[in-house]
Amino acid sequence: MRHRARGTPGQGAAGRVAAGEEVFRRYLASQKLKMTGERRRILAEVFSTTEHFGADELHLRFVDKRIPMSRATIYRALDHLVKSGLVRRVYLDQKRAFFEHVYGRKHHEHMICLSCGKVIEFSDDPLEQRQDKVCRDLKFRPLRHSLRIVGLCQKCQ
Amino acid sequence: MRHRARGTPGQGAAGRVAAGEEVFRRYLASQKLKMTGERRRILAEVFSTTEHFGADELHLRFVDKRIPMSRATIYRALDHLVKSGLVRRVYLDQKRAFFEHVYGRKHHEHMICLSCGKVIEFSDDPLEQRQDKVCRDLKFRPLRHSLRIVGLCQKCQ
DNA sequence: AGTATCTTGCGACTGAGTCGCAGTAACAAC
DNA sequence: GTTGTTACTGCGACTCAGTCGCAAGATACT
Repeated sequence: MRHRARGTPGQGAAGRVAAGEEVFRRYLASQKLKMTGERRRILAEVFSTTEHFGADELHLRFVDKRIPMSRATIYRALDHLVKSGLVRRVYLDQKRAFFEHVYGRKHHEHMICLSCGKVIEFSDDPLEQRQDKVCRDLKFRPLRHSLRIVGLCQKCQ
Repeated sequence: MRHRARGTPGQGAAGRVAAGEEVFRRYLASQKLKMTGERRRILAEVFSTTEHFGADELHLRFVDKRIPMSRATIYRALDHLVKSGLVRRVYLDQKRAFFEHVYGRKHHEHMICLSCGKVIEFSDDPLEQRQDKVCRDLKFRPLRHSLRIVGLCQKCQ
């Protein structure tokens, strides 16, 4: 069982952004879409943090920096980032979608503390393997999955 | 690995409703809430099917039967049913909440076919045990969890 | 029956996310 | 670099699930 804390990337933020931009550019080209200043700025902002964030939260970061950016553009760019595989949409609560960048990070699941809201990420190979077995048994071809465990973290128990 | 198809309850619908009503009544009393005609009718309707349903869908069933029932009442009753443990709120897609009654049924997870929308329920003890182990290792006390596997069912592959 | 308390229905509201449109920017071809 | 095509942005209006406040009505306790 492996548990990697947030904020320990294998490379610096600048490197991640540059590599991510290249991947994004390839995705855009493959879809006959264009790389624009807005998309570049959104990508950089998304890769500048390792925390989960909501769409409006991301929008606010631009507002705070006095960088003009409409909500619609944020939503549209996030859709593309998800489709490109750079970003994952996760449902931590039922109110709204959260996003996290995924590029160069191992797949992981989430534990969410009911009391303090803390989100713990974890990954576990035996768990994944067991899921695959269940899918094989039911002849289901899994494309993606998400496991959400809600409970109490060590501090809040 | 166990896979139980929908629609094979251990007892008839009438028995399930009666037993469920008793549980619900106890929950209501414990919360100083009242058993009303609306709540009884909603409970009966919820237990009349083993399929997943949305709140508005449930509301429509009453409208169709010319039984007066407001949307607000449906939402409020569903909240209570969930708190009483009789009903589970599940997030099959990201648009809205679905509900399924849980009383007398084994805990299960969902596979969702991207192509035809079919929902397959399954349960697997080794999977549950492995989740528990991961929680123990991280000192997290799990209260509930949900695993959603999205992919293609046998027919759609 | 009387009364305190909870419930209902209504309609207005919220908040995340979407959409159509008119003007603007990216990019490929010359 | 100019041009033409196509995609993009911002705006504001819209949608849709879900929530809320309130006045009138139902429940349950004594």
